[in-house]
Amino acid sequence: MAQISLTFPDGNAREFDAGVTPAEVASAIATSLGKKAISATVNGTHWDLQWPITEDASIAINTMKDEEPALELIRHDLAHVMARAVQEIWPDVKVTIGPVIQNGWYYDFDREEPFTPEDLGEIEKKMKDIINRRDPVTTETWDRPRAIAHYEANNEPYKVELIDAIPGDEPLRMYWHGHWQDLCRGPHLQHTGQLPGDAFKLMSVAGAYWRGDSDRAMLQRIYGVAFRNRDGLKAHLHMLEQAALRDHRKLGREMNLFHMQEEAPGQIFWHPDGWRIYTTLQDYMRRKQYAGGYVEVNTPQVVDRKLWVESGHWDKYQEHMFIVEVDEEHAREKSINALKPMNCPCHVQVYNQGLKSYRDLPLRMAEFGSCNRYEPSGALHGIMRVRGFTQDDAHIFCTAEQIEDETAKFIELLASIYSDFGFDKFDIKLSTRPEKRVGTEESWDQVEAALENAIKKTGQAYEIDPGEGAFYGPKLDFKLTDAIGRVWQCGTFQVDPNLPERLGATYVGEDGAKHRPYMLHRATLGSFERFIGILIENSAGKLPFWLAPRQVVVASIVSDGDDLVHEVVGALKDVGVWAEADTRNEKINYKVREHSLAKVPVILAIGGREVENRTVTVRRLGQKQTTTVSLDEIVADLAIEARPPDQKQS
RNA sequence: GCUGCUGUAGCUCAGGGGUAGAGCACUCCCUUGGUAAGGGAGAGGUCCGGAGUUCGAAUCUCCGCAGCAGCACCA
Repeated sequence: MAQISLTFPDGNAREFDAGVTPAEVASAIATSLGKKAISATVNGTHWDLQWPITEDASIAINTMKDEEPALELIRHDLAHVMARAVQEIWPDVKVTIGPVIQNGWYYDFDREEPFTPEDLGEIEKKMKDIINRRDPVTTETWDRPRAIAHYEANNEPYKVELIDAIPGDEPLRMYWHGHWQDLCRGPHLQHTGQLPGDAFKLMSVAGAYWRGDSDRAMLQRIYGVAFRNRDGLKAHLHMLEQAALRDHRKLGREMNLFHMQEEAPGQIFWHPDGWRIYTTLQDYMRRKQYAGGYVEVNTPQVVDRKLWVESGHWDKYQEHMFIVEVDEEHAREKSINALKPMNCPCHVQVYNQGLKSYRDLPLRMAEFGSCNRYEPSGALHGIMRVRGFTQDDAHIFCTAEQIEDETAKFIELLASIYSDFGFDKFDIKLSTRPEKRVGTEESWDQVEAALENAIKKTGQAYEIDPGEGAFYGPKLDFKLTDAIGRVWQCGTFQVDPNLPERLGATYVGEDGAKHRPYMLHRATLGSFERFIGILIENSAGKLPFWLAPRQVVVASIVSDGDDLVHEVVGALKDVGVWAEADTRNEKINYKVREHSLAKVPVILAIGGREVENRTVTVRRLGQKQTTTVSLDEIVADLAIEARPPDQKQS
């Protein structure tokens, strides 16, 4: 038999018969390694212990100590074990697919009866049972007709469909966990006993469309999470609890920021404390945009259908628009309008008033544009995904030559804004020309190059997403990462020659002829509503002082302090700090607890000693120790602290 | 929009075919207390909406509405 040479991670090589399996290699090294082995990495590919190796290769034997392959195998094998458990309990359930996902796996089933939470417990028990059986995992390669015949005989139509979708030249691999069989690419563990029976949990069951297609059957998906050991699972569950504590819907209620109700689904009733965040944010954005060379406009909410037909929205976007029909008394027919879902067509109307010269470009037109979109009910989520919202929108009208410069300017503005909120790092995605597109290859070349050069000029990291651009132009997406590692797409930048064309925007060039401007759609925060939701979750409600809806509570310890409390509140208000008096008949312990839970960043306490010395005792949120300072000093300090980041120096 | 679950006091939740429950919050009284809950009393509900079953429905059934999770959607 031919010999092959396998090279180990330490650089040593050893000869084996061609066709040797990693299981045999591991056992040849040490019997104990043969037992501990879970998989191999062969030439960088994750390799089942049973797959033969036929050529010279590099090889590493993986054990549970190797985190990445271990988690992959645990989650993947658990998906199979779960499917097996389900079919052992309910033999008529049809299996489909069950991939590994972040932190765990899911498996989709076709079953008439819905799975209940109690069922999950039962499945989990059965899974532990299967793990305890230490069933061997074995594999075989089948030819197509045999596999299809097998699944047809077993009434598993989804598997047949999956086989049809696998490219013809790929071998079909079958895996057995004990007697239970599944079509699977692998790799897998040696036996079910290698699975950590105490480090997984079935989390939830939910509907999911077969092959992600909403026109096809709705299956039942069971989600599970798994780790290498019990501590990993515990840490994950703890993390989920922490994330739930940050939920902006919960904090919004607790902090009395806003509410929503049945009569206006997907729309927000802002309470005073929430609206203060909103207006502070909007004031800040207005200053940043003004400094960035933007002009601000405001355009109508209710606009006649005619404009939406011209812009193309009536055709493509109608199902997402709120349509308003008005029966005017003397009109021959009803007037049909729509609430604007976007601002761009209105901005072109402003642009089109009067003749524009090339000297007017670039024209950066901003609007805090109040938009309404009829989002599908299932998409609504707190204040993050709503039907009524306000974008920090702007459209830059410019020439082709100006695109690169305008892109770079925008990225710089965006970076400066994000860093003011503590998001120092963000990712840029450049989406390029899709299959179906309009415009010449040259213009795509030019515009894509302009965007890429602009990003390079700013030195920001980026990646390219080929084919994901709009049909008329490429775009940039900006994603920031929050305090607990979640990624949010907020900023966007899109090159559009199409809408100026449709709505007839022109400018007079140096040559005296009319030309078509480009339109750059751009937003930094996305929508104020969603961005506030992100800020709340990012900070767990403890917003930075300048954005905190309640900045200072001045609390009396004894009623003899009440007069000074009111004096301090007045002094703070005079310098622009939001201060409230708490002279209620309660003990200081009670007041401190209540305002701390309400996430008020600064509590100033005033008792007999403070009255005597005209001082206040300062307690900061999250700190136990207090300091006593003079009234003048604290007012001056907090006045500076309350300034928005763009007004810090000066 | 689809699948499943949920809807009881301002909030968090228990209950469950026969007059509606708790804790916190709220109001009043006592208490002037030094940094995360001082004591007492009181008020508060169309049990999401509608229809049905029943002598009787908050409870069971059906139809809506809204919320939650996931999927699909986010031109």
